Amino acid sequence: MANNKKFVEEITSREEDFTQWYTDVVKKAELMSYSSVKGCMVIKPNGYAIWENIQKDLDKRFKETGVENVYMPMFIPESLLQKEKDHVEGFAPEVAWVTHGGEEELQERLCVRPTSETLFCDLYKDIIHSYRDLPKCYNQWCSVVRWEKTTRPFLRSSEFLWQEGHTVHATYEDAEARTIQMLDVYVKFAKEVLAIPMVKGQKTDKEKFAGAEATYTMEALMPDGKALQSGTSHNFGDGFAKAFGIQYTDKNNKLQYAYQTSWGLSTRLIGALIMVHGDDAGLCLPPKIAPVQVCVIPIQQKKEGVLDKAGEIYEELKAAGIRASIDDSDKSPGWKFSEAEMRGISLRIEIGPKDLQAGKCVIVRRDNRDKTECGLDEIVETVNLLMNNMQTDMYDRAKEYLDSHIDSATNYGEFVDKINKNPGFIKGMWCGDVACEEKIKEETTATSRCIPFEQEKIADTCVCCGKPAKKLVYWGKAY
RNA sequence: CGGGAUGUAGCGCAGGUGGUAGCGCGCGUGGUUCGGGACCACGAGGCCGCAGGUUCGAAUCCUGUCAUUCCGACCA
Repeated sequence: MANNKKFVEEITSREEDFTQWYTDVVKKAELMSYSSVKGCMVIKPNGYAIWENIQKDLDKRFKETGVENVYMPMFIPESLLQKEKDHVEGFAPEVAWVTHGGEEELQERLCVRPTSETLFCDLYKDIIHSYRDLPKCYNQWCSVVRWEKTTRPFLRSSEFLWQEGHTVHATYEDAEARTIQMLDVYVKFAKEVLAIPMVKGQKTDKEKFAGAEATYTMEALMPDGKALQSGTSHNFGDGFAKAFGIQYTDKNNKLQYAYQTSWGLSTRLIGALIMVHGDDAGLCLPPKIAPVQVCVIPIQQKKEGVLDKAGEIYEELKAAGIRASIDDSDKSPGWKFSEAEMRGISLRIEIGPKDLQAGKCVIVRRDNRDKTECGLDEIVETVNLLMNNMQTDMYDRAKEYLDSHIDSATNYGEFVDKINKNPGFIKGMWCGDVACEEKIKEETTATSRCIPFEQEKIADTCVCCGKPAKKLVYWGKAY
């Protein structure tokens, strides 16, 4: 980023062609490869390890809020899927169907879950009877299938990995609180671990989840100015409960419908990581999420003592709980540097005969290529310090980018002009009418991303139609 | 699902006026190298996406199909 010199020819520069850059990085960093099934991808070790780190950290955060993990079947009978009207309508066009078991045609076809609301509801109706059974907070880590027309690695694939939390509560207020709570867990996680700043808010009715009463979202901004919906949390009210008959007896011995939420976040976040932090050298990962945090690279490794010392450093790092690797292949140092950078390894330690003599090594940060000389007896603490700095610097840079790409418009002419010229979010007042959303989408391809929690009044009238405005909306082009 | 592009060795590509396949990187072995993708020598690897058709003969021409990719509509 700081250094414009290009070491790797195989990666198209971001400026030249951003989408090509993305594809190149995904391939060169060995995050995934294409499979023989349309729209499905193989997530390779370097990519899957990112997901595992996401899971590990998030799962802990979920459990701290009282969530328990379960596993639901991957098949949903057609009749079950159809119980909630809006929900089916939303998902029907993109579900995959199983029609045969072995040679025999099934009496009722099964859909491969595109999401599991219906299965959870089917379970909850049987296990919830009393207010004492509430709340129920279940989550599952699984894959879901949505038959997408066009696919892109991590951003949109026919099958993808995610987690889906499904909770049941006694009251609307409890459900609402849980919905917001989980969105906050997401945003905090994105900030602290992924170093990605998010804009959070509520989806408009047009953009909300099929079957939800309210959908909350966190939206990240990509370097090409497009928004990426990165995690959503839904308040279902009692809509699903009524469709599925989820009822409990309250303290007054009265039968009540339960209130529900669901919230999900997917491997799409890996796409966000790639785009937000990557550069022309490849992937750049915040230390907290990087599968390999430090790679030890011996220089002139056949020289006396070099490989031994490199090995010692590697062991020392591992012993200190740092995710480390060592590249003792017989490639040239330059090759190893580039390889480590493409794969997003946060720090690399160069150790050669010169260093050995001086009793030091060189530590290089992936994000800005800053070099630090470090005594051989203070490697672990220096590494930890550099990783901490890098983590916060990466967030700060991303935050600065986000902040500087939020513009505002008060009339339609200005809005259209800015949405086309200035990549990013445009703040604009909105009257609340779907017609304005549709017009804007048709004429500019931009959509309402969210109604931010932090409302301001930048004008009295709708940016589209000029009628009295009700809400401030973040608009943008989206992935 | 509409429009464009591309499928030839692991990867990137050439060959396209029909005559049975080539280059670079990578890979294997040996050696010299090593602080930003080093070099030499030898070697292995492809019935040209798949299925039909035209032809004495198809990577090449025709039809279909599948996949990837880009641009739209749909979505995490």
